Amino acid sequence: MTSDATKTSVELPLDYYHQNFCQVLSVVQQRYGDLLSEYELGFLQKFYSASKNAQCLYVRLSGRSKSLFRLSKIQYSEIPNLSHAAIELDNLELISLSADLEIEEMLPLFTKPELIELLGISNGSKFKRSDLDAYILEQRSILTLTRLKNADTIVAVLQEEHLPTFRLCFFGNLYQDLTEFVLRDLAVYRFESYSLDTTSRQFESRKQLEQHLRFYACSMLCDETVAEGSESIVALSKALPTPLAHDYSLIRRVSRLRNRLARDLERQQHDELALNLYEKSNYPPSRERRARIYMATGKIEQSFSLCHEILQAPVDEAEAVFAQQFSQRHAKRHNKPWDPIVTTVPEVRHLELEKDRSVELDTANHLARDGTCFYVENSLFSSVLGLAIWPAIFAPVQGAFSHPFQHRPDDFYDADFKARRKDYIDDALMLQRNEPTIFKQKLLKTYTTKQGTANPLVHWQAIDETLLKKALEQIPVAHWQLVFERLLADLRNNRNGLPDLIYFPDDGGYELVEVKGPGDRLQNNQKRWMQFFHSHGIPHWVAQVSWKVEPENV
DNA sequence: ACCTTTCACCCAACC
DNA sequence: GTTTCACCCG
DNA sequence: GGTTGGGTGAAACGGGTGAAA
Ligand SMILES: [Mn+2]
Ligand SMILES: [Mn+2]
Repeated sequence: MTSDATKTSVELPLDYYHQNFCQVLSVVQQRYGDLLSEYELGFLQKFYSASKNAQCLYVRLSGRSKSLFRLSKIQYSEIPNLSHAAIELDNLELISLSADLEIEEMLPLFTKPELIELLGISNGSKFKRSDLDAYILEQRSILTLTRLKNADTIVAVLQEEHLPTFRLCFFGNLYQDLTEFVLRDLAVYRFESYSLDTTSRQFESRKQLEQHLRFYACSMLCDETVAEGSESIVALSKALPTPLAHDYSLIRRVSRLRNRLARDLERQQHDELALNLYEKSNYPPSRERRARIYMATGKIEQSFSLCHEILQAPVDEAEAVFAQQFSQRHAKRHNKPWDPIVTTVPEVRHLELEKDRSVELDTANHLARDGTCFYVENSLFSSVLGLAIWPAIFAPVQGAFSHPFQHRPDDFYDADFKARRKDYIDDALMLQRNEPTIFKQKLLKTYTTKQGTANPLVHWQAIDETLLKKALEQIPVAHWQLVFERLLADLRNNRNGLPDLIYFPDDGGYELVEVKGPGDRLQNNQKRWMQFFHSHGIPHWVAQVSWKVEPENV
């Protein structure tokens, strides 16, 4: 096996997690020191005043999902004198070795056999774990708590509540954590070595920082709140932060959460409450949902006028398509005048295939009899664009890069992403028009040298050199450029919906094929791409697959 | 790139 | 004994 | 039968381990 070589090729230092943790603290202290609360600053003081050994223990424990541990069960080979370190942390009040705990908190720290032994529960092994816990709690015995406490020293990690603040400041989000460091160092993730913008900050005030923290708190409550019913949902919606006017990313996420909550109010038949909430959201599909609710509840005029409003200033193409089609469909029923728009239906070819793997792969296999076929979905055009405009993606634009673990520049989905990198992008596109051969060489070179490096447009696992070469050879430059323009016009919404397959017939040329199995149909984003292909003469069709019936019927 | 994204698949209601 | 799952790890 | 809306689930680093069933 060669795995031995790959395993040992990257060796992390013994204290890797401590280094990473300190790196985060130090960057945050430097960049955001003025926004930290006295408690967070106090935490830094305490942490730094501990010995390295004790710091390591704290980092280890704070990185785990629970906050309570049994001292005897904690073991890290690189931390000697564990109980010594624990006492040191206890003195600093970074952990507590004498926390006042309830039985409920203690029980999960012991295994089933341990509980049976310690509490002397006869035939306890017949219980399911959850029933055993319930049984012990039911007893309400004073002895239980003391027996458990005597069994082991319990470690309660303190001051952990500050860590999300540090993570948020460092990463700009709460879904990334210290494993980013490890995965990068193990070369599981590769990041471009872009230059960090140290002049601008994502958070300019304590207020803004707390708005983001509050948003995460709300969004974590979302699931259980929805289950509780309409009052809780409305209460949560009122607890949402009001983002600053320029904080577009938070505005968007708060709007999305509003949409989510409003959708659940709809499900619970609270149309009025849902409408109120949708009105406070400026992100699709809030207006679509409102138009649907109006129509469904007989407020015909309001529905039509909202559709009109959407068409005056659609937030995105999907919203416009909805307003047009929804109005068109309902205009007939309500005798309203409406200019119909003729939509073209893509060519459909019917195929009857043997079911083997997936409908896409089976179709690709079928087409490969007279050519070459790749299952690319959204990967091909996006990846080629990403390779072509590599320098644009990682250009040192104001506010684009704030930490080394970004899969994309912070402004990637902003409307002015293209404008702010106009020269880079124009250069790349012009090269493709004027010097297509050099363009191809350069692109293939980027493919090789940047292999695996995170780029929001490049799907490394879905492309290979054979595909790239074939595609660059068979797809005309004009077609590439048309697709690139559409992608760049709305990176968020146009990066999906591309056809499943690209087929290169032996006779030359290429065809984009969307595969549909029995019971499947074109999605809206797929229709929009097909409409686009139609109006620009880009070859495309839909493979409508049905399965050959097996001789022995099921 | 997980606070998600994206797609196929499945079911129900409507004409 | 076996499988499954959540968690932790590098 | 053809349309439409809506809901669900999988899969996103890979491997080891202890607890539960
Ligand atoms: Mn597909
Ligand atoms: Mn398909």
